Amino acid sequence: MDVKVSAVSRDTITVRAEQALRNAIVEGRFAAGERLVERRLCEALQVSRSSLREALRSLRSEGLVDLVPHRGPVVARISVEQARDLYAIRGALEGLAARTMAQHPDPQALERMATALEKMRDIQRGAGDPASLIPVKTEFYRALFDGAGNAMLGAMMDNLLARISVLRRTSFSRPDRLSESVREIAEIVAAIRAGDPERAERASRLHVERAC
Amino acid sequence: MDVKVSAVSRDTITVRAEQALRNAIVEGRFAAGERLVERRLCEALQVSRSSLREALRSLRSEGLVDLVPHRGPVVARISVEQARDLYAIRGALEGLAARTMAQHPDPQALERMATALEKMRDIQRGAGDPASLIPVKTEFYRALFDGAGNAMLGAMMDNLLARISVLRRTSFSRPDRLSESVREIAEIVAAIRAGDPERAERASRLHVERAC
DNA sequence: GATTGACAGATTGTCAGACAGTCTCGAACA
DNA sequence: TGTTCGAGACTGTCTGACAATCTGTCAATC
Repeated sequence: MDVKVSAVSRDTITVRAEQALRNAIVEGRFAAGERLVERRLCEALQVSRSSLREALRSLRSEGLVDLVPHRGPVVARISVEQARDLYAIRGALEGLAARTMAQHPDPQALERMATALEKMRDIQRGAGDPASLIPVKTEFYRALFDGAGNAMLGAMMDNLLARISVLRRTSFSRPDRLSESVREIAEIVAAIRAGDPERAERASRLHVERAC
Repeated sequence: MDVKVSAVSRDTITVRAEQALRNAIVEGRFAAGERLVERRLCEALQVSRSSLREALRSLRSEGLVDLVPHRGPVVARISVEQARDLYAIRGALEGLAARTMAQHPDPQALERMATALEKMRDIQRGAGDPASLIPVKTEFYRALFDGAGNAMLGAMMDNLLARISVLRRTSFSRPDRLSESVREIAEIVAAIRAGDPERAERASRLHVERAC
């Protein structure tokens, strides 16, 4: 069990444990469905059971772990139906973000999106580090939600993406998605730049639908 | 196999504390911004501090309480911007639900919605108990999300509505909204019945926008 | 052989008590 | 008026404990 809380930080121990666990799950250091025995986690994270259990409660509300009564915490596994649901929601929220941003395009956020898009293109044509794809995508979405200026939406999206990242490890993804994906994302950026909310929303939804 | 466990709640104490607190907040027994001193809550709920704190963590993730470090839990207060954000999200999700349901209208859920609508009409023309308006509305939304068949969406919506109910107590609502509201809801039902996703989504969004 | 029952071991649910760290608020002070 | 400084009030965290519950195993039973 290979998780550690970061050394120095002003956050409370519980919060750090929470972050460490979240990262571990999102990065796939635990398999979906894996049991998380409290005492073992306590040792790994060097925190008391009280703090650990508080952290687990938070993660449960985020949908990253299941807390089965009298059986303990388990890394959440997502059924096919739930995956479908998840993507439908993501489509709606991402569409909302794109639409909102298109109404008042923020040049700075737009710039960040364009940069991210360029990097994706590089990777697609083999000019960039393929491992950096995920951070680049993350940056793209973050810019989108910053541009939409809806903090709550951003938080919800972070959560959805965390769950999807767990899901993604379970399922397979077609490798040839990238070029399509880049095209779709380019369309989103173009629509926002053009200040066309309808088009931005449509492009965004289409992108999520295809990604699903 | 349709068997039930005993009527006695099998929920853990923590979960029950969580539910009790959630209800108290949603029903307005605590004011937004009110401090929730742990020891006092422990006495009120008859649970230990450990259990209480776990419950509070859950509610934090739901956005119902703020956990200010070294200051303690506070009933979440929602700023004007957050309220705007909240309604935007709600519009998108409710639109999604209406659209989804319109694609495959489930007669049973549709029936429930129609019944709820009728009750609202009664109340509007003074024939029903005005206090029952909120449960009726709740039933309407629940039917909508059941009909959409997206459990995750339903859970998110429950959460949004909980937060909105806190918000509503803070702000004022125009009393003459009801008749408009009924008209808008009727349009949603009609669109779903007609199996027209686009129209259902539009109607739904419009309704949320106006409610805001 | 499949099913049932019972038991031991492993884990969770919950509590009480303790103590240091941090925040708040008013009094004393410049 | 503005600042400093304590005293109290709470929270953050840990430890230890014990009952309730779950799981896997193994023998008894049909």
